[in-house]
Amino acid sequence: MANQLDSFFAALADPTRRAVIERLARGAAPVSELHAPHDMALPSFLKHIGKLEAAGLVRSEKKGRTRIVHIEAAPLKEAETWLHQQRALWEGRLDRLQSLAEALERKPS
Amino acid sequence: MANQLDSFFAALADPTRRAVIERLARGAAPVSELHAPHDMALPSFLKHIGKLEAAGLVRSEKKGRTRIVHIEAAPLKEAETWLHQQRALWEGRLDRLQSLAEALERKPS
DNA sequence: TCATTACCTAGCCACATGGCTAACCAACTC
DNA sequence: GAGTTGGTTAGCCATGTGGCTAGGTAATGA
Repeated sequence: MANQLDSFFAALADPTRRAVIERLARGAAPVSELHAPHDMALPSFLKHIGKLEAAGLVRSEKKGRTRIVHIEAAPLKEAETWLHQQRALWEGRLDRLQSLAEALERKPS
Repeated sequence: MANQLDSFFAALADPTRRAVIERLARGAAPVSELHAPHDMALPSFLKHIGKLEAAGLVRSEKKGRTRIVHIEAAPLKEAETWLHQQRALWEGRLDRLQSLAEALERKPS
C-alpha cells in the first residue's frame, strides 16, 4: 500500500537532494558537476543521487566514463497535485464554514 | 541551513501521516478519532502526530481530557510552491529547447 | 468515589539513513 | 602504456525512525 508518494516526499526531505533537483531544473549535468558544490565525499553524494533515481525524480545514463543526470518532472507534478488537493479540500471547508457563518448572521434565530 | 521544507517533506513521506492530513483536510478531529482507522498502538500513533506538529503541518489543543487536532495549510502551500517552481523552471527550459529546435529547423545551416 | 476513558511518558528494539574510508575499474590523455 | 579522471563497490559507524509494552495521570460519568 506504500504509495509512490512515500519515496517522492522522502527524497525531497533532504536539503542536498533538493539542491540537486534545483540544479537539474536548469538542465541535465554530469555527477561530478552536481557533486562539486557539496562538501561531502563522492560515495555519500552518490547515495543521494541513488535515492532520487529510485524515487523516479531523476534519470541517468552513462556516457563514456561520465554519468549524465536528468530531472523527471512527472513525479514533481504528482506530489504537487496531492498537496494542492489537500489544500483545496481544507480551504473549501473554510469557505463553507464562512458561508454558514454568514448565513447564520443574515438570519439569526 | 536546514530549510523548514526538510521537516515538511519528511512529515509527508509516511502514509500514516498523509492519511492523517487527508482526514484533517475535511475538518479537525480528536486524537482518538484520528487513531481509530490505523492498526497501531496509540503511543506509536502519537509519535506521528508529534512529527506533524513539529513540522508545523498541524496544530492541537487540549479540551478536557481530549486533544483536538487541526490542519495548518500554510506549510502545504509552501511545499506546493517549491515543487511548482522547480517544475516551471524545468518546463520553461523544455519550452526554450523546443523554440531553439524550431528555430534551427526553420533556418538549417 | 470509583471506574473508565483518553491520552502521556519512559524505555526498549530492529532497521533505515547519511556520513565516512579504502580499494577498485574503466575510459581518456599524453 | 602509464597516469589521471570519473565513478563504483564494499563495508564500517552513529544517529534517527517507527514500532512495541508497561505504567502513569487527569477528566468524566455512574
